[in-house]
Amino acid sequence: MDGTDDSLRRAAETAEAAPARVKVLFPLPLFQAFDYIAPPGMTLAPGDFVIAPFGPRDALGVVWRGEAGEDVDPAKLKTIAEKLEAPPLSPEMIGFIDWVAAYTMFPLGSVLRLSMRSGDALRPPQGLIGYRLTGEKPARVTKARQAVLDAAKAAGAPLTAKELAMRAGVGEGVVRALAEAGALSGERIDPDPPFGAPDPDLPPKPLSPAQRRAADSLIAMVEKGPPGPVLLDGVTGSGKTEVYLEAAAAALRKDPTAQVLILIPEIALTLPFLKRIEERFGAEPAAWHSDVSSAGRRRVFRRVLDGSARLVVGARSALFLPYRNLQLIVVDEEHEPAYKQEDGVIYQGRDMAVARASLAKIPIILASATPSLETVVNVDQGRYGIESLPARFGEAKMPEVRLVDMRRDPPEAGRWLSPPVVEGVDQALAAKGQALLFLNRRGYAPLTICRRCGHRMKAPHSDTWLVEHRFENKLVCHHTGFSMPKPQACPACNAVGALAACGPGVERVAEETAERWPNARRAVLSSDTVQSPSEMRAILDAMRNGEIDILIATQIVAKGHHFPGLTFVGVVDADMGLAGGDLRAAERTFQLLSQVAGRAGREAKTGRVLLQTYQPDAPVLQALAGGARDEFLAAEAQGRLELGFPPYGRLAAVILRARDEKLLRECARAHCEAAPEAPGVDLWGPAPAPLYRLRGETRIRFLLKTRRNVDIQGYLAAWLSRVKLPAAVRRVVDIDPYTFL
DNA sequence: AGCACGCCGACT
DNA sequence: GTCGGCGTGCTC
Repeated sequence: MDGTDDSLRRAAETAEAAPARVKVLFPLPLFQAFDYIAPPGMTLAPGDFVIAPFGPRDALGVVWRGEAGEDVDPAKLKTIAEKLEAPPLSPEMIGFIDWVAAYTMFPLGSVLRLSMRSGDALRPPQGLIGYRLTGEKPARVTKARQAVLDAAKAAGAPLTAKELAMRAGVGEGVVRALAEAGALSGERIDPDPPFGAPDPDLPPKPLSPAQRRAADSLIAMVEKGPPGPVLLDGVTGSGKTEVYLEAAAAALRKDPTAQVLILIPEIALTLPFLKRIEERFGAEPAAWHSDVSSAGRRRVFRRVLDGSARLVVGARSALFLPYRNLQLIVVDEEHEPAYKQEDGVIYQGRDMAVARASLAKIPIILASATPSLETVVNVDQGRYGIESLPARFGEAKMPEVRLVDMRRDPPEAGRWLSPPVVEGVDQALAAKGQALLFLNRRGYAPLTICRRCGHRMKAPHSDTWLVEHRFENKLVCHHTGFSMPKPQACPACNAVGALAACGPGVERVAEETAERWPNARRAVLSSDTVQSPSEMRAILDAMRNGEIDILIATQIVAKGHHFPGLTFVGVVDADMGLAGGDLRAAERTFQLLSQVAGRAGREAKTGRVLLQTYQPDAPVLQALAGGARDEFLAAEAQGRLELGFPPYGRLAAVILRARDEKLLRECARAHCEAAPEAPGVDLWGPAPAPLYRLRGETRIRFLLKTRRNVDIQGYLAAWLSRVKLPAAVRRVVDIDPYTFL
């Protein structure tokens, strides 16, 4: 053997001896991935799921990209324990998680955790046994046994004893007895059956010419590749869903492994909605929302990861499922504030979806009847495309919207419905139509005040008012969940019987309605008066079927429902939401009222809407009454431009919270002193955060406004790194905050 | 997020 | 004297 061979062999040995290092990220609130040694013979690539020793225990993590550097003491390095069989996270997914962490400034591991909610899903239970026919005839065939044999034959695939017994309508014992007799054989089955493949070539519902045009244009976008996000803009009832389902069909048809995601706010994700999608594609979509059981979540997670779930319909967190080959995203009701996640990792689901589509270079469709100002501005500036569905499908017409000036037409003392609204209800009832009275305020009265000393009833350790709930005779805090029986005497001055209910809540309007229309069939719909989703559905069904004459409701009625007999809507307090310093208050009021107005007259009958207001000159109400959406948005946009607010500038909030108020104040002062001066950056605060005291903690907030071209994350990183944060103070950053009050 | 380590109150 | 409360800090 010559020296060259020897040195080659030595080099090979050295290479073998120098163990490969990889980075592993854990789904824990940690900002970085950790370095590990890959054991000999184990090949690891970014995205692989691994088990690794972490501190005193073993943890599930993901091999992350990036070189394991020299900065970690080699003596500390541990060895990866195991590589799981599951398919890896896609490079696209890893890039998206990195991007979201950088944008939101939350720990990378926390963002990974959004994608690993069903972490145990990677190791499904192994013990599940399914039964199939052996073809052997059992010695005795009873009626029950025959039913099981028939069910097994009909099923084709092996089923668990429980499922088989249920389908045959017998006990599980019959199944086991047949297995013992040799007529059925047991085998291990996967507990997570795959989702049926959606068939894009089933015939869609008939489309109107306007729908056809919009659908063809979206299909062309899906086939050619994306020019950028597209807004699908159509009034309530114009048939947006059918249009974007055609785009989904095109994406599924184009690539046999393509996955499509339809995001929709939780409350709009109803069974009928899922049924519509199932009818279009002949297969149940993978549904992802808070009501899905943990077994259901595991099934969706695994089938999205292995690529077999090709059509996913879900609430905002479905954006973080581990797609193999995501090819189209639809964000329905894109204007909904429900897309903003407010606890844990704070993010705007719609914005993250747009970012993801851009990173992955896939098309995205934003659908809405009342698009957000951000989206409208993006369309105006040419960054987003637009498809419009101007007409309502069929014969239904937009309702007539009028304002009631409460200064000129006030209700009687102690009443909340003005004469024009009372008349509107009377007319609707006389014409055998239905009426909706809308008030976005739960409970009986939003404020309880002592007539003698002026004391306002507040929740303990909190600044929130207690709302009277007369049905339960309780005072309730809607933020902390605190509740107490309504006291007889004022806790401040001990005056008996002096506590007075101020302002209307939905229960108080219900009381007035009962007095005015005692013979009408009435129902109240608010999250307090219905105990379960099924109860809510029962009320909505009764309304739809014309079994209710007057429905008194909060915003839970405002979206996604169709009441063919509804001809009159009275909005009790259209000013709500206009007061206060909330940037989006006017916009939200417009959207909410447009949705409510859209309830009336969706069929051939024309609806009437009356908005009770004390500020009939407010642009938002003027625009609503005139149906002038574009004018309203233009005025709002101008106002935001002048103030440098989004979408013309950037906003971020920094919230500090602690139990120790003094420590918190000191910490806030330290933040103030550490804030660097920079051009185009305004820093406001410290101010009491929304819900200053919550669950025994005090909260302080800074608000940062920068010009659009400023790297707001960069500024925040520089600023916050200069403050030593005491362990007892928690700090979160909220990029693009929505709540200001 | 876990989990250990550490420093102060009421118990066998 | 110890058992155990949860504040603080670390995990390759």
